[in-house]
Amino acid sequence: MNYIGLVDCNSFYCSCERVFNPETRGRPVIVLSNNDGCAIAFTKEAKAIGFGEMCEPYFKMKERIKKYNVAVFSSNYSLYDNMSRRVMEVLRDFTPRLEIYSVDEAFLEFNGFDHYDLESYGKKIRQDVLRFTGLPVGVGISTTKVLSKVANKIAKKQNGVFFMTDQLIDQSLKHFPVRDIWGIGHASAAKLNMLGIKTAYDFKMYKDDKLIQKLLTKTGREIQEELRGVSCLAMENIEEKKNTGTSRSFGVSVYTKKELKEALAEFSTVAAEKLRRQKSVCYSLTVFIHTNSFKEQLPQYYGTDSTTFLSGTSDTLRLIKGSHLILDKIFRPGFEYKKAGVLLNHLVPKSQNQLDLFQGTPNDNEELSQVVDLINKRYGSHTIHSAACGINQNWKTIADYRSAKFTTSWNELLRIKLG
DNA sequence: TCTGGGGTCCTAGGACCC
DNA sequence: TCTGGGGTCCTAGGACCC
Repeated sequence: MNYIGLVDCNSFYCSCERVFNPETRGRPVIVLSNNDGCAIAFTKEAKAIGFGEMCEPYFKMKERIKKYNVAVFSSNYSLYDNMSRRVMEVLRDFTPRLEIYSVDEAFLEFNGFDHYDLESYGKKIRQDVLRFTGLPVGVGISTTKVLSKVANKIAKKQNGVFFMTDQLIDQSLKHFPVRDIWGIGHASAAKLNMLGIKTAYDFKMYKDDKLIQKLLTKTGREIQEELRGVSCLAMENIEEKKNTGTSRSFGVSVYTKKELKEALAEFSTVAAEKLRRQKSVCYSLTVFIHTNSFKEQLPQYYGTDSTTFLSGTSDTLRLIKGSHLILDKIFRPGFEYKKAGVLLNHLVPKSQNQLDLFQGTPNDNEELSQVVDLINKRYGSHTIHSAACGINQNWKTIADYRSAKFTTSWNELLRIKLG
């Protein structure tokens, strides 16, 4: 029998903060999105007192936060990325095949593990991750990805581990709302409800496959098969992304082209670094700028355009230049801009880059990029950067409650007072 | 006053080809 | 007046996920 495990960190961002802020243990914790705009992560203590609505604006929560003595943090992605890497390292010891699905969860393949007691195995995984990283996780094990996701959700309501054997599947699915199935969102759940399908078990047993195909497309049919124990979603290696990009809301409203140019230079720089890290090049660059859609009384504008390159590139300076050319086309004066972004599409591994027939050699400043990456890695990001990114960056994202980069910066190590 | 960011996959429909 | 059939590629938009 082939089994698949899903390990998922509990309230990942909050738990990371707790590891280094022990005084927050037992207290409700909330982590805010970029720009301290809204809440994106909650501990169970926070959920228990009524928080937990994804992306609820922070300013609407302030009073209740004070009342309940909630610990609030701005998001600290360098900390979370590093903690994520630690968790995955521990998990690698438990399986020959690991699929890192997101920053806080991974699928583990357990083919040929029949002679193992998988329930105890799951407990051991949980123990080890906690011991080596300080982070609590849930472990769900079953025969397909969708079923292991179900098992994982059930595990979190129990003691953190659930091995959903064949005999337990139907009984579990009968108590599992169809909306909670991985891949069934708001719209699909509504359609299924119309057919009288309320639970995962109803969905599994629903006979008219063609109607499901029509309503939920291939994706929905595959989920249905997976519920029946037929594996449709293979283990994958998703190391290389197919698209990437960087976008941000501004800390303040932005009116001038000059500031937008700075921001786009900064976003291009970050996006190009992501590209080089995964050893890819891009063939297309999209830029967008837009106003604050929540301020309905103000005139709204959404500008976007793209450009393509004859040969793939990951050169920061080329991308900055490209983003500025696009901005020249889409910028309209007189608007209050709140957000902008740079998207890189059509990514290809650098080794497969098609060179420009008329250019001969690639026109990327490759050595320059390499040296800049090395220096920034050693002395901290942004040690060297293009002057186009600006000096003051007044538009910069707000992060008033950011914790230290405890694990990735020598200057910000945890300090412990003795005595 | 204050409302995130980064991804994936699928399908329909247009453009184009012979 | 009468206007085919089969195919590919690309893109926009919807749905979903963490």
